[in-house]
Amino acid sequence: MGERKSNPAFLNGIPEMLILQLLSRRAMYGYELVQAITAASREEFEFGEGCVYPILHRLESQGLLKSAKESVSGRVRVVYCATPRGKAQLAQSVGSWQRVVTAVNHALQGGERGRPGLA
Amino acid sequence: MGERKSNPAFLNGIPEMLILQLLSRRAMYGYELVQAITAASREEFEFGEGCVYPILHRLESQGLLKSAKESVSGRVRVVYCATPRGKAQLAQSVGSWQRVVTAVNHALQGGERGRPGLA
DNA sequence: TTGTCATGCCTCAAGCCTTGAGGTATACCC
DNA sequence: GGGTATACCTCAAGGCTTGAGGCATGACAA
Repeated sequence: MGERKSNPAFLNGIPEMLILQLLSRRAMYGYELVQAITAASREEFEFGEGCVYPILHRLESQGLLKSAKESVSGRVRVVYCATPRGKAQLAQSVGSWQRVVTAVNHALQGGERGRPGLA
Repeated sequence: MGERKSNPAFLNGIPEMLILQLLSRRAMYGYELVQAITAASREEFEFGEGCVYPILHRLESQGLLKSAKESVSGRVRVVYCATPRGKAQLAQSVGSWQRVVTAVNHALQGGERGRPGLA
């Protein structure tokens, strides 16, 4: 879809889902997540920190993530992992993602049956 | 992703792509499109007129659609169909959609290889 | 010592999109 | 006359990613 500066096509909600997915497997901190998402998507996605951090904060305030401070060589990291509710939410997101993919594929291929000549 | 009132997850840019797809096959008017999208997606999507009409106007002003007035039983309809540039744009959109689907599926399944222990 | 780079956290304005409700007008039927 | 379906349109609200920016530490070279 051309070069949209913001609100890029098809990416709405993807960061949140991938964050929940990665943090369901193991704990990570924000800066690490930013790069893990890039790696996990084979460089297709490159969500910046300005995208990731707000999502982490929101998900934690919703009880879908929990955090812990970790000191590594004098530096403080905030490590997040998914709560049971977070994993449940992930399952829901994946489900609705798959329904969207199915519906789009269907509309893109045949589509439009069931109403022979609406006009 | 819960019950978001606006900007629903995963739907960003989908209406535009489906509109281009349907209008690449045959000409339609706005009111008809609203229902054709619902049908083509097996009731998964139900984009309202407040979503469809602005997209039609924008795509026409971008030269991706062209319109013609049609009189049917005393009523005026504005019928749209895709221009060659519109079809090219559709091909692009479908391509980037498929890349997104591939990347998400990859990240959702295995993901995260290629960096064994970033921490 | 100074400079620079990577790490690590964070915030903010801008820009775009869908939603949902609302408004107008004609045609048809009872 | 009233109700419904058709057909067009507009608008505020809410939500999301982008891209840039700000802080602070540690390591490493010049």
